[in-house]
Amino acid sequence: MSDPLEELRTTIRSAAEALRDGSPDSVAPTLERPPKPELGDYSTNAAMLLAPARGRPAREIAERLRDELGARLGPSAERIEIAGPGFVNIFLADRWHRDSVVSLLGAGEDFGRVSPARPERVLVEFVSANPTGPLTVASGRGAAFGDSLARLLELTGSRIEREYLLNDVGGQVRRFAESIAARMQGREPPEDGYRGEYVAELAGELAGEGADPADLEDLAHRGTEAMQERIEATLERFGVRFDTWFSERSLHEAGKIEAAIEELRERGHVYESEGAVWLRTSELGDDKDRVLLRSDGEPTYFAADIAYHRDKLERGTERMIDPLGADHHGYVPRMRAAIEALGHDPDLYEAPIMQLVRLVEGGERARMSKRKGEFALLDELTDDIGVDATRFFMLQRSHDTALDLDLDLARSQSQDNPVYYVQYAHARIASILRKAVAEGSLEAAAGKADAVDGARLASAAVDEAALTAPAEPTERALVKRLLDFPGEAARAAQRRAPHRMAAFATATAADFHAFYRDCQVVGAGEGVEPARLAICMAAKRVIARTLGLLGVSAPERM
RNA sequence: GCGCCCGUAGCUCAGUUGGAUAGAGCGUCGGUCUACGAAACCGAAGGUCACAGGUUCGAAUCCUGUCGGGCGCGCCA
Repeated sequence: MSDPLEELRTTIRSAAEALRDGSPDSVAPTLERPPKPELGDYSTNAAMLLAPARGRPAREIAERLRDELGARLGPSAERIEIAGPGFVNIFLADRWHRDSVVSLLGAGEDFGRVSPARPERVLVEFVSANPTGPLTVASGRGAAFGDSLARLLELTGSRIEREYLLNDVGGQVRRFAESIAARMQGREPPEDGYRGEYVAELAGELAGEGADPADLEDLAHRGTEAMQERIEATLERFGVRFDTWFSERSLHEAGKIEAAIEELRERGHVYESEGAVWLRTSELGDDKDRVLLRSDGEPTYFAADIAYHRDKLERGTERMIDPLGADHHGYVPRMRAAIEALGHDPDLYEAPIMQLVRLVEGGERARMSKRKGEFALLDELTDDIGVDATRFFMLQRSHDTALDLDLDLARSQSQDNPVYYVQYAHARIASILRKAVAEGSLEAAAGKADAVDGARLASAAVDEAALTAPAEPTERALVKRLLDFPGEAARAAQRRAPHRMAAFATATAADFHAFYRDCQVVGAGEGVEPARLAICMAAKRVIARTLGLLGVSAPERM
């Protein structure tokens, strides 16, 4: 087995099962790290879980569990203790730590990867900002979140599609075209139009191409296309790529909106009132019913969005995740209702709500409104503090917490940005490995110092002297941290919480820095040096992959 | 008024399908470069986990209520 922790978990489970004595309840014991190193390498609450069913004190069960575990673990366990209300604390041998690093390196890119026989097909639709203006910082948060979540789900066994819905028809687009036309004719855009400077620039460009300010349809077409290009370029630079750019207009043109309404009607969820066509969402958990077709016969955005999600399902999507801005959270109940009305389980539609990004500048909060034309652009932010820092910043905090981003701080203290802390650890390891190559204790792939290959190191570390070398406390702590990677990634994916990986990256870097302080690597002596080189290699890989899940680079040098 | 989210160190925030003495970064104070990167490390100070009840061996975490903040409540998207 390539995951030492999974192996340990299995051992605990089987020991607990052996103590069940016919009691019907099976147990799911925890395997966790005790709060203090003196309490052992790992601990389990299995005895406390078994106690109620067995009608015996937890500590008594714990003693029997200790014996069962001891027999199963053999020399891997140094000793096993019972503490507190019935925790069973396991102290693992140095040899177990050494062996674990070898398995980690041997697993390569598969370490942490889950490969189910039949992966769930998940469509992550994110950003989907209207193509009526450049991407704002708020969209950037959605982009960072959606992309990182997609990466996490890919790692943990889902088949992912990234999709961007282009709202290229409707009232906002019409107002956008009107605003361009106004600028082309030297007028101010209408009150409810787009007043940003980019509209004037765009008007100038379109005038240069000979566009006709009276032809609003043409302006809408050219305008949204230009904006889409700009959005794509911004996202590309931000490290986000979509598999599909889905045009809302295509739904209209293919008659899919009528088809969706027709299906809802057949299922008995549609009625007419006041000249409009309504969906009875209030019977499916929404506050009130919603309009599908306005009294003028035009479909609402909601109707188009139902058709869109129906289309996703028809394409074979098994789960839909739509990170939404906080200002759209009221939309979720009606979409769930619509999916249920279409005969599907509403739980396969998830809408993580992205709370606001507030930019703080000069001690004041600047709110962003695309329509007023005063907004902070994602491109501007990445110009200031870089893509890595922007992504790391945005993913450091839970998506459901409002994010205060202090521009002054981000600018003036970009050196102290937490992303550098993690990247520095990676670069430091790379530097150690380069040195090891230079001194001949490590063979580099293809003769390039930066391309040290873990597989070679793994084979070097299988040497018996390296496996039995005693391990320092900080060395053992770092190894255990690295072994947490699969579990952390799985939890982050399951909880839809990429920010957990940012925390994990920081913790791993801190553990590495502590290891570095205590443990000489190059020149540490026979047995110890290859063992520590193996740890460095493993740490480098885990940090790089964790940063990769966040979309942040892992530099060899800084 | 109703709904969703939030309230944890001076500041910004982790930790929430119940676990042991509640953590990190920044800021403050004091230390550490004659070994592989000091963008680092070590130590100190700093907390009624908004408040009040409840559930139990055990609550920041679950339940109820109160207070405070954000967002939403269109035949807009």
